[in-house]
Amino acid sequence: MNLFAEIRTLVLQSLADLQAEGTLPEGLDFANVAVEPPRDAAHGDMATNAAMVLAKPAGMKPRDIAEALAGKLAADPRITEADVAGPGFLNLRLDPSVWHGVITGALSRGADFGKSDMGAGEKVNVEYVSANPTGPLHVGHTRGAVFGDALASLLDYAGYDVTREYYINDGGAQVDTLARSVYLRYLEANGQEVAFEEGTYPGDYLIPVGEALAKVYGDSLVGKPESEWLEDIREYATDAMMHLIREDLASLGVEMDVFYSEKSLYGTGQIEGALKALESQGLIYEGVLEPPKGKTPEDWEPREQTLFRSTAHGDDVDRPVKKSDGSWTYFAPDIAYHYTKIERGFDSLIDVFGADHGGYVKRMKAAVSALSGGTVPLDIKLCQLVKLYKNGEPFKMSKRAGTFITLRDVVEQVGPDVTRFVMLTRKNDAPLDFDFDKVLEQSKENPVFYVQYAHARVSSVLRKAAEAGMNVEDAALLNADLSGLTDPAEIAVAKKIAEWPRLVEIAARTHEPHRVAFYLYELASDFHALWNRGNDKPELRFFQEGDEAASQSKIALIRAVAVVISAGLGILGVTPVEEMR
RNA sequence: GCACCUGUAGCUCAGCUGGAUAGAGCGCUGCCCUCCGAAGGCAGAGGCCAGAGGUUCGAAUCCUCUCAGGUGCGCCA
Repeated sequence: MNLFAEIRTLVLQSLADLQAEGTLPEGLDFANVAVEPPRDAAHGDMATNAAMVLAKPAGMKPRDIAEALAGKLAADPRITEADVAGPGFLNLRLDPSVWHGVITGALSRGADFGKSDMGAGEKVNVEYVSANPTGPLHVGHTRGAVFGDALASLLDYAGYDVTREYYINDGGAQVDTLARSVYLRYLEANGQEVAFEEGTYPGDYLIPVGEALAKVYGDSLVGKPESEWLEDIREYATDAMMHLIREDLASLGVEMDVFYSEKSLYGTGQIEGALKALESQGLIYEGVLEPPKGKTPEDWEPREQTLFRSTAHGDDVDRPVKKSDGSWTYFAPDIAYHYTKIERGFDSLIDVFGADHGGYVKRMKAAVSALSGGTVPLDIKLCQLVKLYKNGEPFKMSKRAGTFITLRDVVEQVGPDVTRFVMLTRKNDAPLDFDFDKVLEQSKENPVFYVQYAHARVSSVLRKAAEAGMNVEDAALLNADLSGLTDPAEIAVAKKIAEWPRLVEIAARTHEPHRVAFYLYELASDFHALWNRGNDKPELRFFQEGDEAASQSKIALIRAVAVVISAGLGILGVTPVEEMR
C-alpha cells in the first residue's frame, strides 16, 4: 500500500516498454530510479529522476528520455500530468481519485495501513538496555530503553521477525561488589553499624534487599567469611536487582522477549567454543600490545596476553580476551554471547549502547563479522546523553545529595507516554535536552502535546457528529463519496497520509524511529492547518450541519489522520488520547 | 597521538540509500475566533549548511584534509 512504490513500478514498466520499442537500449540498471515526493508542492505530486539517472548509460539526453517516459506515463489513468522540468526531472500530477484511494486504504486497513513486508520475516535481534544488575535504571538507560523498544516495534511493523533482548551482565566483578554491598545492608538489618567504603554501592535501594536476607538467613551469616556467603548473596541480590529493573521497564511499557544471562555462558564451554571458532580462523594469538600513543597509562607494562585479531575485520588494534591471570576479559563472554545470537539463527543483529560505549563498536562488529563469516550484519546504535533541566535550569544529578534521577522518577513525574515521545524527538546520536516542565507544557512547542491534540480534535469531531446522529464507524465512512474532497488543504492532508507507508520503510531501513515522531508532527501540522481553514471557509469544516454526504467524506479524511497517528504512536509506544485534559 | 560521534536561521533541531529555490519550533514583526477545542492557524524577516579541495548532469548529504565540541583508547563491565 505504498503509493510511491506503486508509481515507481509504473515508471519501471514504462521504461521496459520503451526498451521493447527500441526507444531505450537494453541492459540498463534501474536500481537508482527513484519516485519521491517533490520538495516543492508546486512541482506536482511526485517526481522521478529516471531520465537523469539513465541518460549516461543510455547515451541519450535526459530530456529526450523524460519526454518519451512522460508520453507513456500519461496513458495511465492515475496520472493527469507528466511534465519535464529542470535538468530532466519528470514531475507527475495524480488524479484526485488516487488520494481518495489513500483515505479508503487507511480506513479499511486501520492500524495495518503502513505495514510493510520489507522485512520479509527476516529474524532480527534487538539488544537494548542491558544495564548492569546492580541497581535501578537511571535516565541514561531510559533513552536506550525507549529507543530500542521503538526500533523493535518499527521493525516489527516493517515485516521483520523481531526479538527484544536484554543481556544481563551478571558474570563480572560488579555483581561481587553488589553482593558485598548487600551483605553490609544485611549486617545493618541485624543491628550492626556499617560503613560503605570505596568500591561498594551505598544506594538506599539495597536496604530492603538486606532486610529480606535477614529474614531468610536470620543472623547466621553474620561474622562469617566472605567465601561462605558471597555466592548465595550474589545470586539473591542479582535476582532482586533484575526484579527491580523489570519493574522499571514495565513502568515504561517495555517488555523484553529474552533476558540472556552472561553467567549462563560460564562453565558450559560456550566461551571456549566461541574463541575456538575464532582460533580456527587464525584470529587468536598470544602477543603484546603497543601502549596507546599520546596518553600512556602510568602503570603501563608490556605483557603477553591472549588476543583477538580484530584488526583483520576492521578494528584499529587487536583486543585482549584473557587477562594476565588467565581469566576472561569482559570481551570474551560478549563474543560468546553474540555467537549465540548467530547460532540462534538471527539474520541480523542490532545493539543499542550508550554513547560512552562507542569504543566497543569496532571490536564487536569485528567479532560478529568473523564468527558469522560476514553473513550476519551487526548495527550498533549509540544513544547520546540526556541532559536534564527543570524550568530551563540544568538539573544536576548527584548520588550523594540524593538528587540522582532514576527512570522511575521520570516516569512518575511525567508519565510513560510523554517520556517515550520526548526521548524520540532527537536522533539517537544527538544529545537530548529533557526539561521536566517543558515536556508537560500544552503548546505547539511541545510535540507530544501537538500530536495528541490533533488526535483529540478528530475524536472531538467524531463525538459531535455521532451526537448529531451520524454513523461514524469506519465501515460506514468507507462508503462515503470522497469526490467532493478537492480543496488543496484537504488534498495536502491526504498526500501526507500517503507518505506514511513510505516513511515506515525509510525509518526501518535506517533504524531511526525518531523519523516516525517527526512525521507525526508534520501530519498533525497539516491537520491543524486544515482545521483552521474552516474559520475562513465554513465549507471546509468537517461536520457539515444538514449535509451528511459532505460530512461523511470530510470525516473519513480526518478519521484516516487519526488512524495513522494512532499507528505511529503505537510504534513509539505512546497511547493516543481521545481528549485533552 | 588514534578512533567514533557532532557542527545547518539569534536559540533548539529535522533534512528521504546524492535531486530542483535548504525546512520546522522558539524568539521577532503583522494578521485570523458570531464559527467543529485559538491548547490552534496565516503571512513576513532571518542561511557562506564550520572551512578548503575532490567525485558528477547535480553535494548539507559521498571522499580527502583542516578547524571546533563531545565520547572513548591493555588485567572496569
